[in-house]
Amino acid sequence: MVRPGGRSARVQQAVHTAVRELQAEVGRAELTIPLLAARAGVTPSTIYRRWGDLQELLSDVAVEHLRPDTLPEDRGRLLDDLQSWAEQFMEEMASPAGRAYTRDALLGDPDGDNAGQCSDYAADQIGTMLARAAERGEDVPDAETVLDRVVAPMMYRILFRPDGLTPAYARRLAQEAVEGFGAPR
Amino acid sequence: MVRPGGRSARVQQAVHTAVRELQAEVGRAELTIPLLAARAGVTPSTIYRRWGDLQELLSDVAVEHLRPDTLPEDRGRLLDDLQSWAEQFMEEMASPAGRAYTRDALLGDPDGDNAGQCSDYAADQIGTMLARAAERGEDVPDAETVLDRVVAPMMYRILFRPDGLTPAYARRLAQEAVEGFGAPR
DNA sequence: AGACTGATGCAAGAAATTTGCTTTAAGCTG
DNA sequence: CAGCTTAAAGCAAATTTCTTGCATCAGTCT
Repeated sequence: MVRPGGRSARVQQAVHTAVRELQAEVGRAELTIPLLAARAGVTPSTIYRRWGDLQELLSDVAVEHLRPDTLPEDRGRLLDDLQSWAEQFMEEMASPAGRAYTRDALLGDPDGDNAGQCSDYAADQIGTMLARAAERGEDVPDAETVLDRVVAPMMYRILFRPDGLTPAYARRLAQEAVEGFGAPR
Repeated sequence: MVRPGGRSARVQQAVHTAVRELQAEVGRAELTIPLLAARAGVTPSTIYRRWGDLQELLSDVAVEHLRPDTLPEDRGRLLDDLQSWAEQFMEEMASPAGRAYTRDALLGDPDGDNAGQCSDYAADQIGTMLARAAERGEDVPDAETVLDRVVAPMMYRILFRPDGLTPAYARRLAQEAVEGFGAPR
């Protein structure tokens, strides 16, 4: 039986907090489970049993970091909303911290749940913008299309090709997703 | 000084071979550095010193696995080449083994060199197809565009959303990359 | 209130990782 | 080709991390 309340929840929170604090204090390379356990006031074996290993724990924490904390801005037109959102999204995800969280989230995630969660976050944000635009009467692509044309290219480059990520690139992707793009130049 | 020949090279090969063999025999979950060292006829400390940890070693081996072993087929028309290539690429990368290699390659790769290598493999394959098509006189997009429109969506879905990867999806992406796609439906 | 159950604490044992020192062998020099 | 130099490998001891069985604790249910 899952016991969301009570001691388990307190332990989970203490451990997550310890991860965040120690990540900031000593850096991720120095993180070890015994160290985290000491900070969290918990026995190492508790962490081993609940999370298995450091990667899975870091993955859980990373997903929390990657959860968007605000709704996308409403600028009155889908293109503007999406361009602005893409630019900000890219800036966050391409930063050293963003890359680290993304990698961690993917890393310790045997069944892909955490990665799926990240994608859902983006899909939700996009869905919000599309719904607004549809209400305004704009022609809108579907969310999957925006994922393919905007999010996927950015994430691919962040993960596989560290260079060439400019705000202009994000804006171009957003524009192509909204307006379509023609035959090859 | 780098010493590509001689003992270092033999050790590297022995270790890589041991990784491949043991990965097949006992599965990745059971892989440990002492185990690999024993199989490779090498001291554990050698592996620790050269690779640092298991992830970096697996990352190196994964990149080898991901290197394409054949040139893309020539079907006489870019669209056909690209569709067929995308379909096969997706099948390989979305398979359990392909996913595992991709994750490993990203995982133990602090500076992104290995991930960049993977992307270069795809870019080379695409470049070959585009060059052929250009020679035939076809209008061709550039390789970056194909990466954005074909490879990135596939890899994003493989990493972040395990479902919905069908051959038809790969073909559609290839088609849209070549023929462009219009305004939102 | 009391029984039940899953999670945590504790501690001992096993396994892995680190590290200082020695030895080996590839590449260079004369 | 013999001798020198040096990066890399071997070895072993010390350290740290990980695993595991058992006892205890604290929610949850009746």
